[in-house]
Amino acid sequence: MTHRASSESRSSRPDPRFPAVSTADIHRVRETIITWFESAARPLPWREPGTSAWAVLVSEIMSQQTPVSRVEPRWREWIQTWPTPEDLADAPTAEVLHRWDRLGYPRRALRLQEAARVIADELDGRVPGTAAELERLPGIGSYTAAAVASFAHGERTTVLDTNVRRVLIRLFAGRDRPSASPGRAETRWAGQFVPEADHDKWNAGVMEFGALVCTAKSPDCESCPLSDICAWQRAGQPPSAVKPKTQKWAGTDRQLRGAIMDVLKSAHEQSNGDNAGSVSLDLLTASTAEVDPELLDALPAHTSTKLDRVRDLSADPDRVGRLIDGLISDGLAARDDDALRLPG
DNA sequence: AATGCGGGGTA
DNA sequence: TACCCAGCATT
Repeated sequence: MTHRASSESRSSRPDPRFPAVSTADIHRVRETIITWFESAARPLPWREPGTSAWAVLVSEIMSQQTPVSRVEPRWREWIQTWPTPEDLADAPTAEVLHRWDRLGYPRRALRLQEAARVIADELDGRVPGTAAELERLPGIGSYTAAAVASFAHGERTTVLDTNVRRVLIRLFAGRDRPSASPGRAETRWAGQFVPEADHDKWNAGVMEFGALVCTAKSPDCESCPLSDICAWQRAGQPPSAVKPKTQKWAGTDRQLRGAIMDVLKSAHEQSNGDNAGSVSLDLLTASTAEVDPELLDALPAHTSTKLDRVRDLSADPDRVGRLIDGLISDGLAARDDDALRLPG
């Protein structure tokens, strides 16, 4: 039998990364954030009373790694088009990807439809009510599960997104930035701030505070109602020692994948009943000189422009072909004889 | 723990 | 150009 360490190891071994916080400071921060939130929150549509759990879930998926300002119009269109999990479950995947538009990470749209199908087919159309159950759905991780459970179902969870982590780390650890990803210790530490009542106001409020005041790049410390207890402020706002690895874009596979998807979405947009909205693989992969002019002429001008973009990005048919295989493998595209289209 | 995955806004 | 944005899944 394994009695690991001593019996008090769970609760309070000091962890230098997450210092102890006094009860007074915990209450002060709770009240300050919730009061600030009630007067300064952005009027986001999914926060309005009566928003369904499904609509909240859609907003959270769309907001993963995507600024809220870009999410709002897409969210409105999605909720209008597919108000329930059943509606999205029944939709053609091509339509789902097309309406995802340019939000980025289109695999999120695929996972969301998969989740909708699980909810519709196995859960009687009900969005799971606890974070633990939500986390079993595709595309839903610890953040999204906690957020939906707190905002839509009233479960007292600890919501830890990049904003919350930054706010708490600055206030009480005196560091500029949190680590790359939150661990158990950090989640437990952050959990002490979540009040029993108004947990949703705390969770949404501290997130909003990080988005509007305690921002990553140029925090508005002048107007911060917590600057008097902020450890990072007290230490002189020291920058992080290590700079984050920033991803390249120009010239990468990601850019080219996006350009190929753009061609498929354009073809889908132009398509109608007797037109599948597909694009010849030769047009995508053959070098310019070998392209059949008739195929090119048959293409709508809009799609042809997108195709030019792909060629500008890569003149290497093998590379384009490899990325196409990847898209098909990921479920973002489908082979249609010798053509490619959005998946049905 | 590291990597891949989109796309656009901002300084 | 570099950084950032309500992360997740895979290795």
